[in-house]
Amino acid sequence: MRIGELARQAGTTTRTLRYYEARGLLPARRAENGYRRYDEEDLRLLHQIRLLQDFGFELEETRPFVDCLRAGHSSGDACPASLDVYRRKLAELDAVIGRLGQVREQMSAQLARAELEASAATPPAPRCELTQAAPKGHTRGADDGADE
Amino acid sequence: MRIGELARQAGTTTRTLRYYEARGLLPARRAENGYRRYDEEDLRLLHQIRLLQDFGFELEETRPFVDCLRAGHSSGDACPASLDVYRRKLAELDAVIGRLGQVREQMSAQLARAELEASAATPPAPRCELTQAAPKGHTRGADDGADE
DNA sequence: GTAGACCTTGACCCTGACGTCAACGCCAGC
DNA sequence: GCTGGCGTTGACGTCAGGGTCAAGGTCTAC
Repeated sequence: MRIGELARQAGTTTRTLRYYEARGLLPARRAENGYRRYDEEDLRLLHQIRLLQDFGFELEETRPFVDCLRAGHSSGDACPASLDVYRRKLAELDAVIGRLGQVREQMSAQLARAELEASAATPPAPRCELTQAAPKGHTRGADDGADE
Repeated sequence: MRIGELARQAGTTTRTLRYYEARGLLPARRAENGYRRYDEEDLRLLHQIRLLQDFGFELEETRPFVDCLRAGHSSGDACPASLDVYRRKLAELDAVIGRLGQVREQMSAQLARAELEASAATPPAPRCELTQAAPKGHTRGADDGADE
């Protein structure tokens, strides 16, 4: 099949496939007219890549899995190199989750404290527009209509 | 104080301060010779920015806090806009942590399955080099040597 | 009066994973 | 024989948060 077809089947874009080829991750055979040609095997490799990408793998980190599949294994994680990547990513993941959990706790504490202070203290500087929604003042510099 | 001094006191770089100024986040007064001039207040604003950055805030998301401090409040989260950002980030954080937790579970299950298969099945294609990354048995995980 | 530290602006470079254009080749259908 | 849809390569843009020059102005100390 050609590049557009593969992209559709894998739910990605031709640009992405060319990018993968440029990275050497998913090289393509060429037809006589220069068009890239792919087969079902490439679709499998591509599925593997996308799956790992969804897991948050960088492109380079999917390479051992792709190589493993290409070497004839039925699954991309049948090779030691892939397992190493799994273990490393797992450790990274734990570190990130731990860090985010800490941040979450700190932020939530900050929020609780700030909400408490906001409800307890009637604003000591009641003429400051920033503490109120937007009754009349226009002290916020240039126009700032951008609300998300 | 001048830009170099502020950078030193805040543990950042002059490039970063100019970047913040270009973003309109931390504008500087100018001396007659054109040099940027900062005071203790700017140092406080900068501390606020760096703290939130450490929490994983994008630069733009620190703006309400900075504006709040600049409006005279003793803490950057004393204004409703800041609280909104807190709440939004907290929700984002929960979503990300949840997602990462799922990914962690899936990956760990994949790893367990793959390890099991690797140990159970003596490689059906023993002449494939990809299944033998290291010269001697290296099938045991928990390698701690190769860190960046 | 000059070295050297500090400041200025401007411009280009980096990462990751692509998006978007431009300009052109190939091919099928009418 | 022309239109339209595919394909090709190449180059540049994006986003964040800066890093790293380069060329030159300013200030302070000796």
